Amino acid sequence: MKIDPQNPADLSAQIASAIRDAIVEGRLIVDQRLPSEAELAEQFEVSRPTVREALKRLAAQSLIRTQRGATGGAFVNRLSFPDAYAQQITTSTLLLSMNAVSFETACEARYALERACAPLSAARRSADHLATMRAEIHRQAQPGLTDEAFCASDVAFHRALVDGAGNPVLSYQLAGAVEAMQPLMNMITFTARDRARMVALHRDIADAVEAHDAAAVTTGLSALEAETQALAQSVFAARAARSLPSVRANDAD
Amino acid sequence: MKIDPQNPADLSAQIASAIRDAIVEGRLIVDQRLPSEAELAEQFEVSRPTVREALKRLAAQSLIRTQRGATGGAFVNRLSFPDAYAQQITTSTLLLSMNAVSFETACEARYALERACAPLSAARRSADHLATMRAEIHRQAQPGLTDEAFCASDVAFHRALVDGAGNPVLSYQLAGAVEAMQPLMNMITFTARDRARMVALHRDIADAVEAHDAAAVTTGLSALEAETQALAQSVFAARAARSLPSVRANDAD
DNA sequence: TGTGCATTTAATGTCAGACAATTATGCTCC
DNA sequence: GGAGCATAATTGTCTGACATTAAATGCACA
Repeated sequence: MKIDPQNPADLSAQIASAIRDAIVEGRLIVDQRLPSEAELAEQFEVSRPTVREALKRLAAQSLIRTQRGATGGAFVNRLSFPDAYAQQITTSTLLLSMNAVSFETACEARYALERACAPLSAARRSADHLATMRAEIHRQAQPGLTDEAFCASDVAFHRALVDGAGNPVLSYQLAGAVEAMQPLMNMITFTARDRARMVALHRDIADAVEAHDAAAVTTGLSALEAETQALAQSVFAARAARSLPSVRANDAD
Repeated sequence: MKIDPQNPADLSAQIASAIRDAIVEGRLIVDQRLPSEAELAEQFEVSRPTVREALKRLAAQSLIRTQRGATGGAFVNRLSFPDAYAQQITTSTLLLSMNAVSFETACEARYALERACAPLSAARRSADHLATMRAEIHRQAQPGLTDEAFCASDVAFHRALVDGAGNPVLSYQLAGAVEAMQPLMNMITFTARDRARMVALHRDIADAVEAHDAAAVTTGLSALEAETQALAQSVFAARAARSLPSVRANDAD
């Protein structure tokens, strides 16, 4: 069924790869039980700890789940949308934070993708999605909100917009783009006036979605992107100005 | 630095989670060396195999890499774009194949996302991207091409279009959407006439990209989506018609 | 003094065997 | 017939050991 070359490098990785291939190619189907760890160890001619390491690799990708007890074992897992969301978000977030992706690039990608949802969302949004968007707008207008909470609400607003398209695949893809931006957004401090402008733009977008006006949603998103980019640029410029003039100034704050 | 509650469930998962959090939150930075397995085992008060299982989980997500030898150990890995691509494609492919996502839904998501790249790609595409697109079109017009090769070339064409936007984040996000469609596309048999129509549409898109005409690229993508959806629908309808009329017909082919 | 090679050392990779924890099954007893 | 308990199968974890790898170290020799 699946074999293993004798090159003595990373046996557990090879075993994980073999099982993963079997799943991807459909030789192992959802909810099917894998052989027990002892049986796998015998098949691959390795020890049980090695098999276990391979299984943990697969578990980390949500490809299998394990269950203890008499009828337990490792089962091929149905990769659910929430699981996929979570992986997508983790990967996207790390990708952005570890590769010095500029705010500009990430923001551009995010809004480009979001505009892709606009026509669908304008056409199909349910009352529920609209209500969520309105509720988040209302929250964003509260005076005492922290920057983190404001950003979190912003994410919730945009996710409602995306989910309004009624296409789970689209929602899954966008989850990474929208959520991964949050750490970058959190680097910005929003003045009351900034927030007011963003809330107004959000309101425009919600109005357009309510009116099923795809073009207006697209326009609103572009305006929001421009606003966000300008805001970020001014914040970063101010920060650079504060630290550059006096070389190695005391940046004790 | 990182602790571990004593609830005796899945110690390796808890340890993996603790280390993952440390990486995501920036307490462990890229290329930093983790403590050795023996030291981690002591810190967390577990055995070395348990630590190893945790590390394998992280390795499966490309969060760490390990190195043998005297100065070896586990190091925080820079999540590269290619690594992220690969994970994205695997996750997306499995998500589609395991959740009975309709061709229609997946196709809609893919083309919606691709249209998001259209304006950027039209504005920024290099001569290189354009040449790749032309080359793939030429290949697709070859008569003896298998369906798999035709689909693979289709993917290459669309990836060139996406990469033309010059936004790596966008390319990363789209990789999943485009590549995950390939297994679904492979379920379709393309007649010579089908291929001719698709090649013509590809040529229209390439022309529009060459002319920096964003609107025409968008229109071309929409036309291609309509063509693909219609084609899939007719293929699936024909298949249903062949198997339905005589209940449990001999579908030996 | 400097270079090259063997040795040492520290780390991961793997193995074997054992015990603990958990859960379904079947059997016994009321 | 039903409730409770022993049993078995399986994963989760531990202990200790050895193999493998690759850098650092020290020593001999030029």
